[in-house]
This record gives sequence, C-alpha cells and structure tokens, in this order.
Amino acid sequence: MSDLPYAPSRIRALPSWLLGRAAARGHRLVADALAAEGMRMMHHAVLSAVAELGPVSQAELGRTLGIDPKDMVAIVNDLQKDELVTRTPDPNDRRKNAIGISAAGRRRLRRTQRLGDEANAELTAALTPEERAQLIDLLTRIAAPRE
Amino acid sequence: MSDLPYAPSRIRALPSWLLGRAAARGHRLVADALAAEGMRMMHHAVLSAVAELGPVSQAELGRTLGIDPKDMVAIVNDLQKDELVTRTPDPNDRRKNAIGISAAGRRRLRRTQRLGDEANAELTAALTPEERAQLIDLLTRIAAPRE
DNA sequence: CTTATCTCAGGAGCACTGATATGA
DNA sequence: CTCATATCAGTGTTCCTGAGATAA
Repeated sequence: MSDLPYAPSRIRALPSWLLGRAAARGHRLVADALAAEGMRMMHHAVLSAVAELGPVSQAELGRTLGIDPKDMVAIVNDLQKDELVTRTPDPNDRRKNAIGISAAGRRRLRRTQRLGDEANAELTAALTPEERAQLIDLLTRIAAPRE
Repeated sequence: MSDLPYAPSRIRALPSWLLGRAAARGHRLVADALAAEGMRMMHHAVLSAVAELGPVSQAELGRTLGIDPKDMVAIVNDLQKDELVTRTPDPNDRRKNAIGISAAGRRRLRRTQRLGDEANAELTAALTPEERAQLIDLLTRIAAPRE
C-alpha cells in the first residue's frame, strides 16, 4: 500500500514547506531514498501507475497523475532508457504510445516502494495509524471534484 | 486568522498536486488571488510575518518561515521597491537589516489576507470547520520538531 | 476541418549549493 | 579565528504557455 506522501493513491508529496522542515531536522525523505536508486518522485509515480493500469497511453497517464504532457515525455524517456518500461505504438490508434512495465520495472518498483514506505513511516512517526488515514482522507476530499 | 493553505501559522500552501487539481476544476487559488495584487505567496508570507513579529532581521525571517536566505533577499527587494516594508541597518548589529512594515504594507496585507481567505473558503468547502482545524493540526504535528 | 496525441523550445516560481564581503 | 548576516552566481525540479507534426 502506497502510504502518505503518495496520497491520495500513489503520487506526490506533502506540502514542500513541511518536507523542508523535516529535512532540516535530519529526516530522510522519500525523495532522498528514491535518489539512491537514481529515480525521482515522478519516475516512481509513473512506474507505479503503469504497473497498476497496465499498458496505457502517455496522455492517459498524464491525466491520471496530473503530470504535464511535456514533462511526461522526459519521464518516459528516462524510464525507457533504463528499460523499466516499454513504449510501443498502439495499433488501434497510431497517435498513441502504449506504455507498459517490464520485469526489470517491477523489480525496481518493489525496491522503491519499500524505500518510500520506510521513509514515510519515519516522517509520520508522530501520527497514529488512524490519524494518517484521516490526513489522507481530508486531502483526498479537498482534491476530489465537487460532489 | 490565516486559514488553511497558509498552515501551520501563516505560510505556504497545500501540496502542489492538490492545488493543481483544484485549478483544473476551475477553482480560484490563493496564488491567483494574490497575483491580481502583483504579489506571490512568498511575498504575502513575509509581509504577514513582518507584521506579526515587528522589526526583525532577514535571517530571523528566513528561519521562521523556512525560506532560503538567498531567496529572502529578492523577496525583501520586491517588497521594498513597492514601499511595503522598510529596510534599515540594525544599530546594535550592523550586519543585520531590520525589516519593518509600512502603512502601505498594512493596507496591502489587509487586502491580500481577505482575498486569500475567500479563496481558501472556496477551496475547502467540502470540509467542516472541525475538519479544517484537524487538517492543520495533523500537518503541523508532522512538521513539528521531534517531541 | 476539428480534435487528440506526442514532441520540442522556452519561461516562471521555488528550493538548493557554493562563494564572497562585512561585522560580531 | 570562528561564526552569523546579507548578497550574488548558478543549478535542478516542477508547472506553465506556445508551437509543430502526425493521425483519428
């Protein structure tokens, strides 16, 4: 289960001011843990979404994660260069790239998932599990479309 | 009272992914409201902190708000150019600039405070007042120093 | 013809590192 | 000498606008 700084489902972090203060206290952040694997938050978010959604177009990925199409190009380029995802033309709509995850991608995702969970557990040590769930719920409800 | 996106006390926003989604739904964000006054979030945060703390050094402001000293220089330059703050050498420690708020600064702050509160009220319309308070509490406790 | 997808160029806001001059 | 303050130069990431080529 993706935990807090990937709220609501799998992506993104808490507010930057909060992470900055945690880092100033010496906390290891998810971003740092991922950097040790040569990945950034957006790489992990995209890899995680591809694993969950299966082969999917870049535009669809961007809409799901709220990532700009321009930046999605660079992210997929990086992931493809490391052979973590595959990028094949969609035979049904030749405008689209079908992005899929590779075996190496799944292995990498398992590692980064674990590293992220560890960093999150440390970061939110001051909260009870119920409070963590409530925090995610509150953020999700603000982010959700009106009724 | 400064409301949610300036949690914990007066500054900064909710996570960027959340604000991005709200903007995509057509919400007016605090940042947009401030831009109409020619200010950015950091300008408002600094102006608000100066009003609250009284004459204070740039380094102290940076520590309070979690803003980099390098960036603080530019922010105070902007505010001083619009004559919203005063920057006078501290007679007791001539390394320091004593930053104070001007009458024009107080007037500007009242306007931006109101604009921000309106945008926040719209953004968090899905939450009850109790839930808003709890959200701020949870974020604050993660950001707070260990015990 | 209009719309959607992917790609590329460039810029703004925010956070960071490193270096320098001044003064406590 | 060491430390703190303020300033300057530059970098990296994220988010944005705008534009072009291709295909539905």
